[in-house]
Amino acid sequence: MAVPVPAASGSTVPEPKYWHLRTVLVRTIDGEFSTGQVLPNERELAARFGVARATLRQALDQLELEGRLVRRRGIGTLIAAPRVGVPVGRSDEGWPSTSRSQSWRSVDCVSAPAPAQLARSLGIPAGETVHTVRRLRLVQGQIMAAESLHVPDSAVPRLPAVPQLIGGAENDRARSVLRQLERLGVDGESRSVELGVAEAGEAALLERPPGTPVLVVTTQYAAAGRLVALAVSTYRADTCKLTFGETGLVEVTPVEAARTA
Amino acid sequence: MAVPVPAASGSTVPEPKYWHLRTVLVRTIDGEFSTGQVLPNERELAARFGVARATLRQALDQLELEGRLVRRRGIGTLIAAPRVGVPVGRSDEGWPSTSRSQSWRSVDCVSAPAPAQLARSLGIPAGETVHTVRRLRLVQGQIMAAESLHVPDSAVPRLPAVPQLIGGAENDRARSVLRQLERLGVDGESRSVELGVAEAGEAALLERPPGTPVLVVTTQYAAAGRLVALAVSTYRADTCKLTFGETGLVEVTPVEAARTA
DNA sequence: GAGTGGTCTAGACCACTAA
DNA sequence: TAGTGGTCTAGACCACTCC
Repeated sequence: MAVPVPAASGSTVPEPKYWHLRTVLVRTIDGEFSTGQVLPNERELAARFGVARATLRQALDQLELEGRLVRRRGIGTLIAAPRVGVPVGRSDEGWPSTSRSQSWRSVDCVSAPAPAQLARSLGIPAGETVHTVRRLRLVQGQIMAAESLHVPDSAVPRLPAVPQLIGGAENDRARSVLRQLERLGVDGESRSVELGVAEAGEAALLERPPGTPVLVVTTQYAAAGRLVALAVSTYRADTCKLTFGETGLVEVTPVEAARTA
Repeated sequence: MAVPVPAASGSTVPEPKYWHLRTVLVRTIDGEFSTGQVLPNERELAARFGVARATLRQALDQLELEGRLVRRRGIGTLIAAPRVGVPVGRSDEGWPSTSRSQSWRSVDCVSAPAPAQLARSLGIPAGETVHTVRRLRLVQGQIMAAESLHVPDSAVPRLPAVPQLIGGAENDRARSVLRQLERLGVDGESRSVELGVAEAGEAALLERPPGTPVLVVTTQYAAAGRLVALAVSTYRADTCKLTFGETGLVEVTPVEAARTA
């Protein structure tokens, strides 16, 4: 598969072994492996390259962060599929036009007083009731993101009274909130993207271990110049490429093309 | 600062030590530390929590990825400043209206035949000349991103001939390309965001070590329905929060508010 | 039970910074 | 020169998957 790693350059600011290893592995997997193939196991790779297993793992960590590898406990290390382009933006998100899109799955909905920080973010008095809908975004049948959508009670006055949490009614409740929001006629959004790690709750929803890197998308929705909802979506950073704006202007661009050029 | 870590829950799927440690550290630094303060050194922290240094470092790695900590060799581990919101979008990027904005600094400009992958991304025949402008984005005096802007020669026919790389002329060359692009009247953009790591070249420009996590923003610019430029920008994931859309709809939203709520 | 990746340890040496 | 984070090692045990 590959030759042993020669010692790092050695003289001036020696390149770390793990970084050199990563470079060698990139070349190898780009050249000799294809999606879904499994690499030799870590102990063998480490031996082959003449490094400790921890050092090899440091290199694999990098490649996993780049979305090139997937590691599965008890199985092995596989070549990852290219990242999936996920449209982000009102018309693409299946919301407010909820009914049309099949790509979201509601998980639950709770109505509770807003903690201080959330209240501040929503521009409402602390303690006002906020409806929080949690849902999952599916793309090609895969869970790609978990979202918490916070809607102040004052923004959806026509929402039916809480049905006292009858089992299984949470999904209806979620739908109800979304419907009311849709009715409002959202006419503006402001959005931010940053890197984060999945906490326990999100991680469970995403079916990933805690600490999984995610792209955190925070969206403010406005209606009639007023903030009516705040969505915090955590997208799996390993498998997602977020896309914005005029959809499909020309074609999808493989990032690596331009970065290595 | 904090008490020793009790053993992980122990019975069902024990929580990893490093993850529990991270939780404890988050509480501690949110409660007892403020921006710029230095934490006790790693050996002492490890001893205090009764773990190996490597385990402690695993926890610190997470916090650094989240942008909560900054580690400086020879100095120590500091509490990071909150991430800076960086507007992404044509009007905010100082381009094409280059002259007005001071937030970009041109680095160099090379004109060369397009490698296969880049040519494909630009929708031009392989080998056609492409002008590549490299520049840095500065926010509050800090280097936040490195960008490679690729413009096919055919898109800017009025570009003056190459001045044979007279020393120091590269900056003029870059300006010239940007000016021609501005002249074209860009009227559409398509954009994607994904997680990556800084390669050697980018890392040097960003003044960070290789492997630094970055948000890779790929932008396609169109004029008259035709793709005229491709920009690949790598933003420092530790210090940047990318913002999109109708700028400043209501106010900036601290993400943590809503995520932990 | 055999094989995989995930976690953790105790130690070593290096590169960088500051006094 | 002393102290910091960065790298690397050799080993151990665990949780998970599959046969």
